[in-house]
Amino acid sequence: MLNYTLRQLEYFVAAADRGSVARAAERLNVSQPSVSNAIAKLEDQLGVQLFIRQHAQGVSLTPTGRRLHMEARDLLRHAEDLFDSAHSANSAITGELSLGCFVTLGPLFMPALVTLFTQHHPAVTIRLREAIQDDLINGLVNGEFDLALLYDLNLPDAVESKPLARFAPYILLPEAHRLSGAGDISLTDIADEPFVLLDVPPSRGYFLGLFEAAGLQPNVIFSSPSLEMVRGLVGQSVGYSLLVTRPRGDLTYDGLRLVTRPLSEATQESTVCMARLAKSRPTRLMDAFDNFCQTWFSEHYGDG
Amino acid sequence: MLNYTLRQLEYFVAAADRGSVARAAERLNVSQPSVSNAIAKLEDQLGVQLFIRQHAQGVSLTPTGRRLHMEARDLLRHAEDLFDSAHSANSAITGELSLGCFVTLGPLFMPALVTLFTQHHPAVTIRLREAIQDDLINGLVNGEFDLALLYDLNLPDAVESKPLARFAPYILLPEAHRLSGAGDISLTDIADEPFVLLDVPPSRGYFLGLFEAAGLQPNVIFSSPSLEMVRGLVGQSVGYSLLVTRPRGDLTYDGLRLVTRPLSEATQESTVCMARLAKSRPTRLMDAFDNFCQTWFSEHYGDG
DNA sequence: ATCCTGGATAGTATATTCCTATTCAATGTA
DNA sequence: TACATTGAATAGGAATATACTATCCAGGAT
Repeated sequence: MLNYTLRQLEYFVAAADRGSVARAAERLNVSQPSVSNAIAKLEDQLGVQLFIRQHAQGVSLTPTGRRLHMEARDLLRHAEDLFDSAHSANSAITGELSLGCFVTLGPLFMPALVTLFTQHHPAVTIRLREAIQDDLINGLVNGEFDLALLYDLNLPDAVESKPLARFAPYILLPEAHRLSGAGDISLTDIADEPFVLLDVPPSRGYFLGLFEAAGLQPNVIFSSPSLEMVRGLVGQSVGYSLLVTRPRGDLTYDGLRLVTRPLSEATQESTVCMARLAKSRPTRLMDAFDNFCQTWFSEHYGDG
Repeated sequence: MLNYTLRQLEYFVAAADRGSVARAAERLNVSQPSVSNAIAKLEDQLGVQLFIRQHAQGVSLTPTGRRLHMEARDLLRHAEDLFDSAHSANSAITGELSLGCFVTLGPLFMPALVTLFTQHHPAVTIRLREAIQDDLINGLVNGEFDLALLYDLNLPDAVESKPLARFAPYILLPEAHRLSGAGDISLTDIADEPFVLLDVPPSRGYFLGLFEAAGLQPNVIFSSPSLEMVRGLVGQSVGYSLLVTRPRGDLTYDGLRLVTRPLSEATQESTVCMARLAKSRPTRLMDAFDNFCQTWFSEHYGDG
């Protein structure tokens, strides 16, 4: 248990720098006895003599004091660094941002967001991890993530979220599918066909809920937690799929062409949002990224 | 002006290490509210949130807190290093000893003293500087030296000295001098001959004082602040000299042989002593060197 | 001798830190 | 659903540390 204080060190260094207790006190805007006292205590607690008191002409360092003077200056610098680093986490847009992201949203949005943001704020490093909803929420709650990009589904009260964009679900078909030329497609039209389910919470429940709401039972022939696996299977005409996340390209990894069609049913849209721990105080960096995402999404997905 | 304390940092780190305020308190032998309070203040003063309070299961770090945890541990280690370094200046025989030494005494005693002492205490480094009496005293007073080896002449009250050995003055003659075969020599026998004076304070005054006490006036033909210069001149038969410091060899630098003869007058002996600043508190290293010199001198020059 | 400079000390008010006791929110369990 | 348990936060009060003003004291300067 350390028994001396940074304050004592500050006063000691100030006095050593100026060779005078009174001058140090003046500089520090405290009274002369305060400095005198602090130094006396420090000498006592460290068990060494730091100064030789030269009556009427200030103080001069003992050899031991001279060595300690250097070390104390170092330590104070170190302490200020820590303070700055803590403080700048809150006052400047620098430092590290720990970000979580729902798996399917990751490759679609994060490359652009991260690249643009760090272009505006080069002093920022972003640590990104993809995870499923539950892990994202846990990550927020236990402090693994500062922020998380996820769907506004089943969020507990502990996390607070701001919507960024809304996305309507759509039907994904192989190019050769009989309905690939249709305008929009009703769930009833297709419910009997083999369905490839994107099986990752909370999406799974959301998709199945859409069928349920229409009084239908999907014919799940395959399920995978990987979006690209689902697209690949649809490309191979294993079945159709129902998705929200919409990659720009229409090719699967193995080069087959896909077609998307809107649902004719008026369905509940999915909301992508930025979440953070409700009770935690956001850093300025967090706010900055939050705002940045807000504008980026409104520019690119302004009307849902 | 730093507004957080090492104590706060200690409590914070302890709590972060254990993921629990209560456990930290237990470990630190303080009450739980003390730790809680310290952390709350630290968060306030640094302006960041360090912990997420997980009700009924301790606390977990925010990403910012995690970064600060590392830095705080570093800083505490640094602070302990400083404490150790200060403390060990007083509790272990390590560190640096700043030593002053009267010019003529240097080559005679210091090589052996320094070598032997650092053999016993390998962790010690000795910084040695030779100077004349006034500079030694100033050096002690203004903190340049921890200790000084010098003659017990004209010492102000500010420095405290312990005698190490007494040396009687002697006459130095060239080998070919008419009195080189004599048993002892009176100042009266030789006062008219040319005298080579070792001209360095306080020796100068001491030597001249010896003549004065005998009611004699020396015939100073040459004076030099260098002992070897004086010996060389005497070797060349420029004159005789009166000295206290007694090198072992009887050859000058240029290879001429010298002879020493005791004074027949009962004279005041010169005392070599170890001096330090009276009001300063000695470190253990200083004490150790002091004692070491005490025994070394009593072994080698036990009877004066 | 006398004044001036500059650190130490005395006495006191205020802030901080600590303690114990209690409260409060969340968890896990009958 | 109630109830004990866990673990942090808060309240209130005692002890400690830190700050201040006023004064003292030793050593240089005049």
